[in-house]
Amino acid sequence: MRDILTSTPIESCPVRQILTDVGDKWSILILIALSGGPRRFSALRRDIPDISQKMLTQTLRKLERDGLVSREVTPSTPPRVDYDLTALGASLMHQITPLAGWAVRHLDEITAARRRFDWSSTSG
Amino acid sequence: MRDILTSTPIESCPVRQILTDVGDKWSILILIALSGGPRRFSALRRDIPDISQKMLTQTLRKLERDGLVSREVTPSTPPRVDYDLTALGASLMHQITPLAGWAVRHLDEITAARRRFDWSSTSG
DNA sequence: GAAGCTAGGTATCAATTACGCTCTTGGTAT
DNA sequence: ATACCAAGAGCGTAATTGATACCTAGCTTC
Repeated sequence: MRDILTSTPIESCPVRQILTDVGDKWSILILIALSGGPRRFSALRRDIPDISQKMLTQTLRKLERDGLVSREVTPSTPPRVDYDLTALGASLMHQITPLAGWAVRHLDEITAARRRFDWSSTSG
Repeated sequence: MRDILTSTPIESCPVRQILTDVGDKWSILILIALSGGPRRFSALRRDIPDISQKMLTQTLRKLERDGLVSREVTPSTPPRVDYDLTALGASLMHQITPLAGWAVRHLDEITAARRRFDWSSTSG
């Protein structure tokens, strides 16, 4: 595993690429929403109430560019745009799911560690 | 899976928390480096040549705060600081490893998708 | 005894991204 | 008039990262 560090230039470390890519504020939330099946733009806004219109558009574009999400426009009035996971996106989500399980199981530990750390820096 | 979106406030989605946490520029590189065993500060700098001293310190502090990395100071002269994965950090890396495998297998596809996307926006 | 080395870290400043808010577009239906 | 649906533009702020200089404590060297 560590040979990733020396054998490849830092920039192209594959794990880092996908983690920084999907590690922004909204990407996984969108991918999770789409795991339930194809959704329209406005449905995604309802699924993720805190996201702004701009960030939803922007993040969807990025995921589309990466080939993780497909975008199908129906030029009706009002316009209709359906988003869905591609096969690649679905296969990524199969990797994310166990990670999500780990996160759910261990988030308490991380939170506790943070409290310990913050407490001992303040008063110790 | 999608019930994460509605059942929990956005802020506390566990998957998002760890992905945004570990999704910054340097965290995984450090975690990968430490999977090879405990390392001193200066050894980590050599492992990850592009990282600045500031970012290495800063990221290590964050990982320590999260309970993923341990930090042991030997107050000699010159001082000596050893970093290592905690049990929690090691268990996280067991989840990251399969994701890393996926990344290695599919990065070409993502790169190709990006090229297609960029090409069709330019000339199509 | 002043200068410089070491390993780890801090402080400061600048540049770059990321993100959010608000306004605009364009046909249609209420 | 007003709202809908998807999206783009412009502007401002917050967060992230990088460059540089400085600090600590003992040790060597001139």
